Amino acid sequence: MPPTNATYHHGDLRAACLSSALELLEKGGARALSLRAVARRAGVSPAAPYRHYADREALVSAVAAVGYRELAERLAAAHPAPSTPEQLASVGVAYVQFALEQPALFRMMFGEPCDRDNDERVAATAAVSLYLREIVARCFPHADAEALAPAIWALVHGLAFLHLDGKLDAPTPAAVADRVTAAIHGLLSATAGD
Amino acid sequence: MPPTNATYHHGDLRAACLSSALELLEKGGARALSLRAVARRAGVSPAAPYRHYADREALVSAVAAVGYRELAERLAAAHPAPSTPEQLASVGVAYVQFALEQPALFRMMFGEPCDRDNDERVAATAAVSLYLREIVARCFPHADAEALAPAIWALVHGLAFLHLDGKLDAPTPAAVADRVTAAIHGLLSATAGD
DNA sequence: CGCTAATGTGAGCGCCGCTCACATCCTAGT
DNA sequence: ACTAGGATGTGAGCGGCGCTCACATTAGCG
Repeated sequence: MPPTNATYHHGDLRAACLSSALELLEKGGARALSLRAVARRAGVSPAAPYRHYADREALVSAVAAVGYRELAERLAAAHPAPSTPEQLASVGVAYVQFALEQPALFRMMFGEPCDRDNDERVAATAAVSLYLREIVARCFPHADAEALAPAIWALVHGLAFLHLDGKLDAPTPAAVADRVTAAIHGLLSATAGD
Repeated sequence: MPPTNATYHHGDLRAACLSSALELLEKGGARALSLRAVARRAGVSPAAPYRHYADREALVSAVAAVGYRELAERLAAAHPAPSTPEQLASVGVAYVQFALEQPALFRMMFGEPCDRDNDERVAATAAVSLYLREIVARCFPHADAEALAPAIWALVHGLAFLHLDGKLDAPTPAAVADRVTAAIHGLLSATAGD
């Protein structure tokens, strides 16, 4: 752990900003994530974070990257190496659950137009994408993974967002899970018979 | 047209704010949509818009409602009364095209957490939802429209967002359309055989 | 030990959301 | 026709924000 002594220099302000940002985001939504608030929370002057993040968007990208890592962990936790449609569906459910449990983070990962392509962020996105394609290829060796993987991602992603926005009535998390499972199975049985 | 005379009173500031907001949104993205900028563009003092919109979010909701109406028109224009999977797919393509052509507006419609449920906005959402369900029921009389419609919406919605965020490589609009069509057909043939 | 680059400070600019007291105008009721 | 009152726009102002810059402090390296 970096020394949090009360020296002039903070020790590891970069990491402190990142964790403060995550806390602020969870507590108050995207609008509460300001560089000034982060600085305040880290006990540092308003200009200090600019030594570590070029601007607000850079911080947001870093936060999003953390979100991608967390999402990847969640998916892996749902099933380490899915190889059947049922297992793949459980991964899809985990995706939607992640979105519902961390709405602000999920929105930050996808909601804002990523103008400047932060390297870290691009890499994280690519990782998720490849991971998905790999799973699909394993679950449906006879299908065109190149085409099927994006479709499944889109289906799950859309379910996540629509539930997040309250466009789909989801009385309980279990109902959400059922809907996700049903939708995935529907799509999959089609391509499997292809 | 309301008289745009140079009187003390504007005439129809409410509508002027709304159209200014749409212009600002198209030109500079969500971040450029500020009540002050809207007031400036309407040639009015910064506090004037507050007579017509309680706060920024109220304006955003009004903008989103306009977006929903435009989207509904686009879907209807794609096919007035789709009754086959192909026709439904063309509606899905129109949905994604709308998102790609008006990214900022689309994000405004879905991207921000709708805390207070603006009536206008809720109604517009419900309209889209019902419209979709109706179409699905007509295209697939033997399927469970209650379950299928959300799945299709989610699939198309997810494709729209992922393309918007550049998560899916979409070299040309035609490629996007192909992907959307293929994905919808896949999902549909599954439920049709059900 | 001293020099340099890295890091944090304080002040400040312009923009924003929002509020309030006040000015102006429209209109309905007499 | 006249006036009271509600609706609408103004101007000033508060606090917060992103961002920049000159300056202070420090750590680490020769």
